[in-house]
Amino acid sequence: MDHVDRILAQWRRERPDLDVAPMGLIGRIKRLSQHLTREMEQTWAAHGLNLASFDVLATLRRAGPPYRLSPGDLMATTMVTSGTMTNRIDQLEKAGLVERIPNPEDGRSFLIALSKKGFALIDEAATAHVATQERLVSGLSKKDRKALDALLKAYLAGFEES
Amino acid sequence: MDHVDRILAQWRRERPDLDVAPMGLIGRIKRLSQHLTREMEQTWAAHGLNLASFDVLATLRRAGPPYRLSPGDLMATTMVTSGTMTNRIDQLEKAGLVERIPNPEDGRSFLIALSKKGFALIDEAATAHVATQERLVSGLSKKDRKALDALLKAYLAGFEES
DNA sequence: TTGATAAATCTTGACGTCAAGATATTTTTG
DNA sequence: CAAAAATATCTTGACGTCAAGATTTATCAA
Repeated sequence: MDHVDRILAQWRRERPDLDVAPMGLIGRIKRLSQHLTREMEQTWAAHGLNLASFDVLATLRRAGPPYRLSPGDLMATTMVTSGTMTNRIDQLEKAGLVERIPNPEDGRSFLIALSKKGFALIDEAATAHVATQERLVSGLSKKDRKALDALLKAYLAGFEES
Repeated sequence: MDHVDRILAQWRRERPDLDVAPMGLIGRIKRLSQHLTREMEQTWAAHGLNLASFDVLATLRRAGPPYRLSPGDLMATTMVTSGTMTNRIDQLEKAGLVERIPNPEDGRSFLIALSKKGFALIDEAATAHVATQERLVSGLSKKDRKALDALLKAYLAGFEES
C-alpha cells in the first residue's frame, strides 16, 4: 500500500465505474521519473549545470569528434522544441561552453561545437552523473534492473517506432 | 537497438571507463514519462485543463465529500512546492473551479473546496483521462503490465518510504 | 531563371515551477 | 503568561519550456 495505491483506492471508492489499473502503472512511472530527476539535478548543480545544459553538452560529447552537431540534431535526440533548444544554446554560448559555427554547407544552419572548457566540464560532470545513477538504481537487484529495463524498452518501443 | 541503446553505445565508445547500464534504465523511465505526459496533456486540454489544474481537481475529487483539502495536504500528494500550489489554486479560483475557505480551526490555513462547476468538470475530465490511460497502456500485454507495475512499485518504495 | 514550396533556426509572449524569503498564526518552552 | 520556535501559506524574481509565427536560405518545378 504505497502512495499510488492510496490514490487508486480513493478513486475506486469515489468512482467505481472507472478502471484505474492503468493509472497505477502510469502514475508510478511519472512519480519515479520525478524522484530520479530531482536527485540527478543535485549532481548537475554541483558542476554549475542543470538538466538543460547537461543534456546538450552530453549529447555533443558522446557524439565523438569533432564534437559538433546542428541544433536540429540536438532537438531530435533531446525531445525539446526549437525555441527551447535556441534558449539552451544561448545560455551555453554565454557561459563559453559551446560555440555557434556557421555551417559552410547550409546557410540556414549552424553547427554547435563543444568548447575546450565545455569538454572538460562535461567529462567531469558525466563521471559524477554516472556515479549518481549507479546509486539511484542500487535499491534494485541486478536481476530486477534487467527485468525492469526490458519491460520499459518494450513499452517505449510503442512510442518511438519511426 | 532503440533510441536509448544508441545513446549508450555512443557513451561506451567515447567513455569506456563509465558503466552506463543504470543510464539505460533511468533514461527509459524519463523518456517514457515524457511521452505519456504529452499524450495525457491532449486529453486535459480538450477539457480546458492542464497537468497542474487536473492534478489539483482530481486530488480534491477523489478525497470524497466534502471535497475539501488544505493547500498543505494538496502539496503532500502532488509533489510540488508551496509557491507552485499557491499559483495553481489562484488559477483554479479565478476560473471558478475551487474556492478558498478560511479554516475555522487554524487561522494560518485555508481549505480548498471544489465548486459545483469544478466537480462537474473533473468528473467529466477524469472519465476521458482514464480512457486515454487505457489506450496508453494498450501496447503491453496484461501480464507485462502487471510485471512492470510490480517492479516499479518495488523501485519506488526506495524513494518514498517515510 | 523565376516563383513557389520546404527546411532550419530564431523570436516573442505566456505559462508552470522552484527557491528563498516574508507574513501571520499556532504551539511550545521557560 | 510572555517569548521563542515551529507551522502554513503567500510573495517575489528567475528560469526553462512551449506554441505560433517570423526570417533566412535551400530546393524544386515550370
